[in-house]
Amino acid sequence: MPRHSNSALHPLLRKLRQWRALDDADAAAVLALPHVVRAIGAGQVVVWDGDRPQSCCAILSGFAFRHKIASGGVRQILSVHMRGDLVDIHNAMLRVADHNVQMLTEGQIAMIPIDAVLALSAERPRVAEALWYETLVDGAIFREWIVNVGRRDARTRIAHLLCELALRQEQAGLGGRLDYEMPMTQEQIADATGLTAVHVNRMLMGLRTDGLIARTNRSITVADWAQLAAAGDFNPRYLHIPETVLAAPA
Amino acid sequence: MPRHSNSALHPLLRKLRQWRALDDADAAAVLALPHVVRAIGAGQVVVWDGDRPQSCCAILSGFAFRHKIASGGVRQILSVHMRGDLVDIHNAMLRVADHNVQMLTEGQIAMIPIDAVLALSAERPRVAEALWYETLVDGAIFREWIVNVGRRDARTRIAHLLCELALRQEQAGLGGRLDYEMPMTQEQIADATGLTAVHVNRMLMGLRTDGLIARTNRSITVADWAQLAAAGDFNPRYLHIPETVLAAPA
DNA sequence: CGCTCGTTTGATATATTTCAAGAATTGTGG
DNA sequence: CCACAATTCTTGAAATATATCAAACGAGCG
Repeated sequence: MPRHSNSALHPLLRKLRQWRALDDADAAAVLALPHVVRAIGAGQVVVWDGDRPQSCCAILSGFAFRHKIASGGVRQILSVHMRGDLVDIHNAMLRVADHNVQMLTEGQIAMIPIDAVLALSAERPRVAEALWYETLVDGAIFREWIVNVGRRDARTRIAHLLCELALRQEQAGLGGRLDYEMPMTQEQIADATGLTAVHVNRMLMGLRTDGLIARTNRSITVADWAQLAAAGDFNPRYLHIPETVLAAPA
Repeated sequence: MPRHSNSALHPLLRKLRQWRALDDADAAAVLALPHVVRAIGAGQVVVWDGDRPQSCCAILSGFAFRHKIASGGVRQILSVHMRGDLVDIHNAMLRVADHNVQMLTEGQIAMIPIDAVLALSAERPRVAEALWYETLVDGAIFREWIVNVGRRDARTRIAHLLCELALRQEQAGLGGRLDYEMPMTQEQIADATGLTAVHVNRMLMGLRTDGLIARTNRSITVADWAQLAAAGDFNPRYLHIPETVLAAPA
């Protein structure tokens, strides 16, 4: 049993190890990162656009999202995050935050001083690569979202989002892709897909009446994965999930 | 005069030094990276979606763009790149390319083996940070594009794109923000903004008749920067250009 | 000089938004 | 545990920004 087995940072380590093989010393160093665990309520803002955060934060439980406000006060959601995601390293590394980070649900986050992350990266190239990889996958997801919002119709955008959340929750060990927690309201789905809440509602009902999904409370049940993926023009390659992780059963 | 003063990689070094201070040894190591310079024609594809590139490439001259093809064959342009940009490190690091990279104009690119980049990063933490920073700014630009395509109307999207290209060319030392090369056709602008070429044409004429820009051949002259920035809901903070660089005259 | 590619213009179609209001859930304090 | 408030979801009708289709015009190029 390694030292730090009681560290709160296991979810982060789990994710980093999916990106790059880390030896025991690397893993121990990740777990030994200084951090403060914060319990935080739904809707709470973690970082404001324009802040100069000194820490980045790993999500331990619950869901968060990033968003920006455009002129007229309209909101665009940029990404959704869950257990193991290192959600604010961008803002911390770039000194001045260029977007907001907010909790979608209540949850726990670990605040890690950015200096400690940089020191660890300088010392341990494998960890640096894993961290870099994490932010590169982040970028890959942003690219796919540009396509989603720019070139797909409403129904396709929504189906695509549902597929992404399914696979990422599966990757994070939060359940199977066919039945998972959906922490977003229809208005939030609208802000993530560049639509209005009213139109999201109609499209979601369409997916339901067509028998692709069932929605109960705050969860999604996928009736036919292949059909939903087709409806969402969804090809999971952009998530860069290793074959071994993707293939593993829930 | 440092060694490698005749290296082709000066544009890359220039950019990295804008992100992080590098000492002479770091700089020399960057310039000493193994590379092959390729002259490449307009429209040529550098990397195909699905490839497993072994190299990343720094743009030495000319313009490139990244794009994805969605179902139905529609194209979404993800970003535009110019001198000094390290354009394909994402695809190389992530092993399998998740988007295409193609030349917008003819130009020269330096192909650098990804292994050499990783070795350099492991050896020189400051260089690693600069490279990471470069990819993080890349991500910041993607985020802004999600907002642009998701939550702004046609005229605003186009004005925003024009502002971004102006400032980035200024940053790259390619001219002033008020008069710069515009390497994109209206159809390409459409694919970058999630619109149709016809509509881009109408909006562009609107910006012209309103006296915000003038367009001659393949260049843009900005009549009133403040007005164009306002029309484009443009706040340059997301580019993370250091004050000293942004403030400097063209 | 003729061809190709890019731009411009017009008329019509349509996906999505907007506005409005009622129904269903969820949350909350007593 | 209930009653009330506040979200969230649902539905309908009308408005509009943008897409689509089609054709002419202009410019660069071999």
